[in-house]
Amino acid sequence: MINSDGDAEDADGSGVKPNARQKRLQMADIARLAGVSTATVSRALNGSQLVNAETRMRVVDLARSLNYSINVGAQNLRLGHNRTVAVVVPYERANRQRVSDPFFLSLLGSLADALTDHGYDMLVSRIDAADLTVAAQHINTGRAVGVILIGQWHQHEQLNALASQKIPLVVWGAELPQQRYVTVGSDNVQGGFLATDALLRRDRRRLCFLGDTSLPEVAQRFAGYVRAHQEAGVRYDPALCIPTSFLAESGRAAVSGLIRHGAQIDGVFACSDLLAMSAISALLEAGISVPTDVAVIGYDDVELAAHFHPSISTVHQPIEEGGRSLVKALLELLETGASRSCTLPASLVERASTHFVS
Amino acid sequence: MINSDGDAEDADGSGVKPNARQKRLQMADIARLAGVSTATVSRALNGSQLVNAETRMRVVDLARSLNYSINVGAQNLRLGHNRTVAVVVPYERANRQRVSDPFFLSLLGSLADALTDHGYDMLVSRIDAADLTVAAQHINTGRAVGVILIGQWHQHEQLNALASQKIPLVVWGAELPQQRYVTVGSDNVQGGFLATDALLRRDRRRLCFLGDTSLPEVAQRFAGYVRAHQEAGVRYDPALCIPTSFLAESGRAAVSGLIRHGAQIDGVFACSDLLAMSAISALLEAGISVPTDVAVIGYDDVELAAHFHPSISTVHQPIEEGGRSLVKALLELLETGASRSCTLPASLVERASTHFVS
DNA sequence: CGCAAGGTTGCAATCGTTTACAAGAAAGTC
DNA sequence: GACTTTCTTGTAAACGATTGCAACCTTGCG
Repeated sequence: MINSDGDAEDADGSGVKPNARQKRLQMADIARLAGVSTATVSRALNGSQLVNAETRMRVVDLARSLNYSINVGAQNLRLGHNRTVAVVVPYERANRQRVSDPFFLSLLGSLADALTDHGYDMLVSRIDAADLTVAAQHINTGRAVGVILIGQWHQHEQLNALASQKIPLVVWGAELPQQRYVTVGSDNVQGGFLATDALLRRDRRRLCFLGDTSLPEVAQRFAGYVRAHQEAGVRYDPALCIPTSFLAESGRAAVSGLIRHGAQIDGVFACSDLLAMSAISALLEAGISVPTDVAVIGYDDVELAAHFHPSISTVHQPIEEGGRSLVKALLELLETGASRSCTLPASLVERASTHFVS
Repeated sequence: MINSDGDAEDADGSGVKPNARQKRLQMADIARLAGVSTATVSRALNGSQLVNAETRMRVVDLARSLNYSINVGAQNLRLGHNRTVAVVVPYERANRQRVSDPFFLSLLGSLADALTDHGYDMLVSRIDAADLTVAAQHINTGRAVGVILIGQWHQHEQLNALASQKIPLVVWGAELPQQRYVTVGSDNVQGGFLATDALLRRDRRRLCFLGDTSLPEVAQRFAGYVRAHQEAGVRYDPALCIPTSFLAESGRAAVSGLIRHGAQIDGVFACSDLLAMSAISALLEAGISVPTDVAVIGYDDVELAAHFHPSISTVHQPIEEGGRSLVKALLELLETGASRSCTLPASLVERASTHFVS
């Protein structure tokens, strides 16, 4: 369908030969055509006051008409910096955890927006959570000037180590004691509290908690869950708190397990909307109605939450603002060498899964 | 050896930059420390046979122990190529269409995997669909060697124009006549046929079609819808084919509209799972049961489809394979200057939204 | 001892920009 | 006319890597 010049060499698929001798236009060409030196072209294109206005216009017009664009690689090399940020998404190899959670993917989208707004490029890569040092390579090789890491998972120590190496690093996740890296995240304790409190207020007393509390963010949500119980003077039942990964499968499994063992529950707090959805599915399949028999609340407020049936009550995490804050923190870190972690407010969104809307 | 600057002149006491200049290790440092020239270091690190085995090992060990990594920018400049692919996600400004559709986000994830496997970096950017020429900038500036575009939307002509400029470009979408660019996509006609046929086989006769047929992929799915009707000897009702964007809101609106106007339907074919979910929501809210009264089938087979309630029958698009194929096509384009469009098979996944599972 | 062959290494040019510095021209000042 | 000042431009040295070429050091051989 499409072709250019022949000259096919071997097809070993392991590297790209610079075969397409499509000689790209460069500054020297513009200089020659405009009858000036490359220095003048460079200055003209950068709008320097050091070139005569008339010359500048001539050069700029010429460049534009030839559709010339500067080679950023060379420019970066000369300038000694670049405008690329690496966004890394760790995955747990053991879990075979692909980036499938809609929340993280949305965050990726909002980062793309925020970085673009600041004139930065976004380099995305997925790395094995067990070895985050790969992330440092992006900095050490000069490919990127900073790193944004989506999801801290279990890697607190590794992250501290990275930060100690002066890698400009901002992480989406929970703020922890003894933390040497910068985090941006929503207020998980408050979020956990709001969710649990909403259930307790509706006179639910036996609340199942779904989430893996070995993860910092989930641990904080659980702290909110506990505090809400305390403030309401209700005892919570540890048997109802089930360690659950962020995979949909495990939410379903946890709830089915509870039902099979005859556990009495009247509410579920799931640590992600994905979990909430699969929990609701499991409940409905078992003939248990939502929210009449069991009220369910999720976390994240992904787009689908509003379109599920029943629509899902959830704790809203400000995704757009999250992306912007991550970028802002990173830029501050780059400019001043320091930045403060920040916690965004979480808010409750009540929909049909916790109460009837007639 | 710790303080390397020794007699470095740093004569530029010109301005007091607030930014402490953290000098990164470079090849010259390794060379000095190893007592050889940078040429030897370069050759050693590249495993050239032109250096003595003992020297090579010494240099490599030194580099590793100092945690040195090469500056890719300089390397790329010298070598005249790089290993970065730009992945662009067009958005329709008019729609305020953010990348929220889970299918596209998943595709992004699988691209990340496939590119990493081939040793390529992935540069992600979102651009206004109305002006795709920005995508060409990634090539013209030398930032990336190729472009993968997710979603062809309405930009057939623009894409042809880009391809004519010799931009190495591969697009996820439908194969069209007069197409000068390379596409990878699933077999939308077959997919549309399978979905519709599944509904017709269950004796559904008045099938609502949800999708915007001005989009090439959707148009092909619609062609499958029409053909399935023809082969079954059933006439379809154009009044039941509602133009619908990929936003969840519009699926809900379309279905509510039909119901309000008293349209008789017993099946829905939605062009994405997101639409299917919001359609189901709208049906259930109106007291119409799924699948008893109305069977619903979606498209994409995103992860959540299996966890919705009822679980959603859908047409599976091979996301992982899609990512791999896109990358394969692009690499072929880069190596040989040509590549063929490819169509992946679509398959039917029947779940609860089209029939009872007792 | 002279010379060729083979193995290692360094010199210096190069990739495409930016920018300090010098140089030339035009204009103003005394 | 000699000098300074102000504009405008070009020369050349970076940025951090790669690599053709030449030089050096061993050996081996006649």
